[in-house]
Amino acid sequence: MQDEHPVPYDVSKYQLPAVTVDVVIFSLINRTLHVLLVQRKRWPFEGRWAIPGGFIRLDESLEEAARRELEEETGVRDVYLEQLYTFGDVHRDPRHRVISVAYIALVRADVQTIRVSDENSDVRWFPVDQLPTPLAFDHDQILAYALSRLRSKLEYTTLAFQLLPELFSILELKHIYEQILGEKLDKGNFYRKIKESGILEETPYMREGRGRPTRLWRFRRDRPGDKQFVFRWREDRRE
Amino acid sequence: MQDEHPVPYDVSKYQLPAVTVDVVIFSLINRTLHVLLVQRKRWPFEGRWAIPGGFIRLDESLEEAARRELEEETGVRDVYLEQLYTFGDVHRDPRHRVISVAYIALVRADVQTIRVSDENSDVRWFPVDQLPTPLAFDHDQILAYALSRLRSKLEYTTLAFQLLPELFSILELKHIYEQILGEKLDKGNFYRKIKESGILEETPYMREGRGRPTRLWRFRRDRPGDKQFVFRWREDRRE
DNA sequence: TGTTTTAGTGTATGAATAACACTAATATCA
DNA sequence: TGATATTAGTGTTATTCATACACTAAAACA
Repeated sequence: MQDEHPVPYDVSKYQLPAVTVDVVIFSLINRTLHVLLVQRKRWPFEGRWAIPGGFIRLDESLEEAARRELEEETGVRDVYLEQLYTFGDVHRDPRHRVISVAYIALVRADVQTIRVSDENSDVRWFPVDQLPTPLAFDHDQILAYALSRLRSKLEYTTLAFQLLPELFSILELKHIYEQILGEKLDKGNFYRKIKESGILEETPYMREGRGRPTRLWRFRRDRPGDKQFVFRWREDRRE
Repeated sequence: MQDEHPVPYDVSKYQLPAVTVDVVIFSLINRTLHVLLVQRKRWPFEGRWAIPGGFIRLDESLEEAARRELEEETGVRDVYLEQLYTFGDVHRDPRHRVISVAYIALVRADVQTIRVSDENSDVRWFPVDQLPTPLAFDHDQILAYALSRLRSKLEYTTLAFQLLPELFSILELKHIYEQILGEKLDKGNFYRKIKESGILEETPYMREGRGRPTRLWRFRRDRPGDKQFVFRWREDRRE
């Protein structure tokens, strides 16, 4: 469209690719980063696990389609959602030409509505380091890219809060960072940075456990306006 | 598609969106960052300038489509090309549903084959700070996003070399950084960082000018293997 | 010859980072 | 009831890094 090309008022005259939206859904379950996959029932890739997704409708935007898919799979609304990349190799689907716009979603761990995994279900959460590879289509590639994006983005964004309940301790937050980044962080340095950043708000609540009770914090939603919605854990090591 | 949805072997039964690939083409012309735009000849947005693009064919991947567009507009092959984002709002094209996969391209300044701008041409280079706004469709938004991506990516990538000839001086390289970032950089610090990074290779060549002759360098293509193809000018200030 | 112009180097200061030792408050167990 | 384990949280220091800016170098030009 757009430019020097003829305008196809009658779209049906042209050969069009199909467009799907696939959503890589992450959550923290039992303190471990998981991803939601669905098992295919028919050819091609029958029996293999795949990233949930579906065709886009003409009356919804890409993001609306992604939210719809997400809600159909998890029953969850109002989550963090971000476009990842568009995959469009000619033969990624053996049936016909399919272009897939991939999204990443982060679902809070405390949300009850998530359907629990059941051994016999065709929809299941998998820990990100125990994936049922190979996945269907080019979904190994999509998932790997989603993980790498998640990691690099975590380093400068408050994205981790999407995975936490309203109230949490600083060490819980640190634990999420460790889960996503896949490495240990220094406790002292983490405390110092997160406090200096001013993105947390202290609450009067404590939680008791085995050792010393811990203070609970909440994410500061009344950001001071100009300040950015960004907490940089450290300078990003990129690919 | 993929999953629980029926498989449309007969694609024509379904209402499908059209998919285009739009390419934001940057180049350095007269030491200033420019972008290539085409002027529309018909409704909608007749007379307005737009980012070049066109429909995707069923037998080419997204990137192949982007390269084809690029070559059609500039006659240039083998350039830096990167997927930017996919724009899919329902009414971004008033005619029918069009999803656009946007790419960024960087074209070297010394490439002769680029057609020169001509006042009467419907294809023209514009300095990025003198754009003929408003552009057609949602192209203002796409272009703004492309610029912001270019800037933030420049800060950790050797992307600037895409805009330079084989041999260049360090101060020329600094000038490109300044053009893209839109700010002045410190000469001494730039020299120090670029040299420490080891991405440049000294050549015996010098170039004479008004003052002291300058040494010419080339980009090091025989990277030491493990080392990354990344030069981080400084830590990235992101949106 | 000395002034202008562009190229390139050196260095002092303060800020950010990383490593790690320390103190604090609770439960548990002998 | 006191010692020990356990989790929470703070302080300190050495080093690396960024910034600003002053300096030297080599040519042309007047």
